[in-house]
Amino acid sequence: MTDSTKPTLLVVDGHSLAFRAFFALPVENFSTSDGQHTNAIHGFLSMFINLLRDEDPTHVAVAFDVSRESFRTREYAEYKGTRADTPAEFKGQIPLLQECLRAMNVTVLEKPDYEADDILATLATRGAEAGWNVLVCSGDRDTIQLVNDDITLLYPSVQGVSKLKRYDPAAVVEKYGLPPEMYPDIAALVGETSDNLPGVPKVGEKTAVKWLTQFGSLDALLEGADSIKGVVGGNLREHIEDVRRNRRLNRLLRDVELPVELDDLKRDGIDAQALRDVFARLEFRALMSRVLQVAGAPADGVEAEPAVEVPAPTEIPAAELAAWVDAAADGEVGVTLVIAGGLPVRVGLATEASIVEAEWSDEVRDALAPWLASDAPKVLADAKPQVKALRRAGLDVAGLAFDVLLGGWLLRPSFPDKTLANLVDTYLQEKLPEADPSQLVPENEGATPGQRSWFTVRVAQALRAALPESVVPVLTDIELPTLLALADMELAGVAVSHEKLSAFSSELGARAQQLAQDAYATIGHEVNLGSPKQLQEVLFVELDLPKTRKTKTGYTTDAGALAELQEKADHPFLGLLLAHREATKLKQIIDGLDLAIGDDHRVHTTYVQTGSQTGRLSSTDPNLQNIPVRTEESRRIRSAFEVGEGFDTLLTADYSQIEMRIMAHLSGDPGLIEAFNAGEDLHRFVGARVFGVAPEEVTSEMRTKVKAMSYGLVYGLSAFGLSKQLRIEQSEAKTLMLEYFARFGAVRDYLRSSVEKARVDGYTETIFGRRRPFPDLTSPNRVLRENAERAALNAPIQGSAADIMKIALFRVHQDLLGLRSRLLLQIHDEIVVEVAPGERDEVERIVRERMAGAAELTVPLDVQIGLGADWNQAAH
DNA sequence: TAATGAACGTA
DNA sequence: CGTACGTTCATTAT
Repeated sequence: MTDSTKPTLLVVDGHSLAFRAFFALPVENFSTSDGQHTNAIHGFLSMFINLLRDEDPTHVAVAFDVSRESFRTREYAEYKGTRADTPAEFKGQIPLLQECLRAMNVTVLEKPDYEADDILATLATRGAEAGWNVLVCSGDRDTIQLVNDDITLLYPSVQGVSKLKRYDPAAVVEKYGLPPEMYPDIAALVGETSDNLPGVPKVGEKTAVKWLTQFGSLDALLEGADSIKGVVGGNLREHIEDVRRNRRLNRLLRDVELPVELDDLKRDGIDAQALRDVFARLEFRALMSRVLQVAGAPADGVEAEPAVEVPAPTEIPAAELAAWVDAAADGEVGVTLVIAGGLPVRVGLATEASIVEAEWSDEVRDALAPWLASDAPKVLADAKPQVKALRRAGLDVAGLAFDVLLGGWLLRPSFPDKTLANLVDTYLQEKLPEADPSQLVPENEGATPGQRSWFTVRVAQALRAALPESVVPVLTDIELPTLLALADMELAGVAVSHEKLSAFSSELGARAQQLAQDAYATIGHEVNLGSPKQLQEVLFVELDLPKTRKTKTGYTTDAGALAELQEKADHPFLGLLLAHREATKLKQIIDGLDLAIGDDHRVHTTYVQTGSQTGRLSSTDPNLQNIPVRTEESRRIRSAFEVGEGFDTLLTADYSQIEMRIMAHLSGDPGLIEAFNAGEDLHRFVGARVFGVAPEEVTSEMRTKVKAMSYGLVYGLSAFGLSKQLRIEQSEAKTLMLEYFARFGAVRDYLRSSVEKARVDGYTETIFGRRRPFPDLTSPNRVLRENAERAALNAPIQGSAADIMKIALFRVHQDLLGLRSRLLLQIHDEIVVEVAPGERDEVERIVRERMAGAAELTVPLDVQIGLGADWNQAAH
């Protein structure tokens, strides 16, 4: 037992214990909803918490291996060479485990070139020298050599990680028949399969112990090796060098230089907020209370999980509202509106300490108006619809300090935290009271708007603590201002001509019908041309055409495959089918759009600000970001988007080649930078370099090729994909890529290193600090991993472009506030503005300046502007 | 009725 | 075997 008057130092081998947990716990029970495995983390922490509870150490450290390479592998390259690669599912958990430990204020140590056990040995030795009790917890047998009167080893038993066997000197002697310091001698003779250290053949523990006891030491044994008879004696003499090497390698270093002193390892309170956050991400629900029980007083003074009582809201008279928000002026105020018919009907405000609510009225509106328009900080959950309601009520909104939906999305862009209830669950581990939807008159009403505000304020605090420092400005300086612009854009809508649409629709309808009849005639019967299943029957059974690429349910009938079929074995049905598809597709888009035209003759889309993983917006209801443009005919749809009454013209402005410019900036490639600064046609310039000709000698064919190559780069295109797209041989595609990279090598270097960095960090980052996690980059599943690699390649580029456009968008919005002209649409790299009479020049200047000046890159941002009475005309 | 997959529109 | 989205229709599962 440990002497309770002395300090107790606990040092743990994080790697070996987490690894054991990894295999002990079924992974299917320990994964988050977005697929992150957590079994090693959970198992380790569970054991670690028990250890803290049972041993109550005063000082703690956990050590990890940095990689498999160490001074040992340099001495003996085969060291641990037989070990299978560490499973990626395990590796990916280590940084998260370390994050948990740091949140528990536990010192985490690792040192390149050394193994965790060397760190343990060093600390244990120092602890013992200081006269402390030392506990070493490791799953590596080599640590037995550390055991002495002051140092006890806790070794996980085979049954599981949670059971630890104590080894003091007596226990070691009992088990091995020799004192702890001689254990490495046994191991050197026997060898260690798991470390790929072969020992003396036919020599097991028994023989080793017998010899060592007989000779007294390993050195004496090796000197007297000649005296040992029989086969084993010969084996020993033959493998004497192996034994010496084993002994060198299994000796733990006790004097590794470490960045900490013993005193630094003193146990401190935990950072409950940080721990809560990381546990929330890992979806650990039960561990938090166990940690709090053993943690002592938390560092941030938060008491251990009281059952949360939701405070009751107070109904407040309109006359007192101004005073209430004034009193709350120092801190953030949560705001929740109940909206009906697009207008506020009730409002609930909350700080952490106080909740008030009021029915909406003119008095309430007037009381809140100055505060809403002020910089006083406001926190909301899903602010955009609420801002829209306030705008409809004639109010200005400023001082948006946090939107928890946006915050949650920035932290985890892939996670579907789409409601306040989700966020309360994830970040507070509490439940937002919700009305039971199965009851007509629910027993429990669910949270009132004031209570929702109260939860919102608290979620915002949790999120703010969880968001990396560098991500916070993305929220405050990009997303929140963008939100205000989007609210006004959605309110404005865009004028769409029902007449133009319906005329076009009828035309297409008639054509589609005719095409269908013609198609039926070629095969002798009717068939649902919209049914891939029936089409397969026709194409591959009746007509017996060559099989196409497989899908989950059969063979594809997509446009590309049908076009290929036409080349191989043309049948009149194919052309008619393709034409029919085109006509019905256009008609479908037109009819959908027509249906979305409101009483004001305008279409109001909804921009989903959390709708992408890269930082882009998405547009729904209807989606105005995928209105056809490619074919001459399809552009007739764009002609139906018109300038509204009382306005002068539409203005479109788009960034040309913004992604390639970002690529030039991020890679610093001198050739690419020169291409943009030269100001001439990019693809011509690049083509000239790649094909080694003068720019004016670049043929359109060459230009097409390098253009496809350039754009493909941004998506992680392969030689295979490039060959497919350009309809050239794979070998030619490969040559093209090689030539390209020979001239623009920095681009390739950048792409490689950016994926590599993402693998190490676990996430990618845009120029402005927006992050996107990529757990699959370390997946052993090749498909998953390579998909992640391409996405990780693209994310910083697409994301940076999205950031730049957002910055331009809200700045244009702000600059237009004094004018009548207004922003209508954003289509990723393009915006559409409705220009009021007399404001044309001013608006053009603002748009150009704000878009070109949204970011300072090493290459200029080029902005193309067009004007016209409809969207199609404005595009030129 | 809800969920899924194929297909296809955009940047 | 090229990223990021949303919508529609047919089909399948419940």
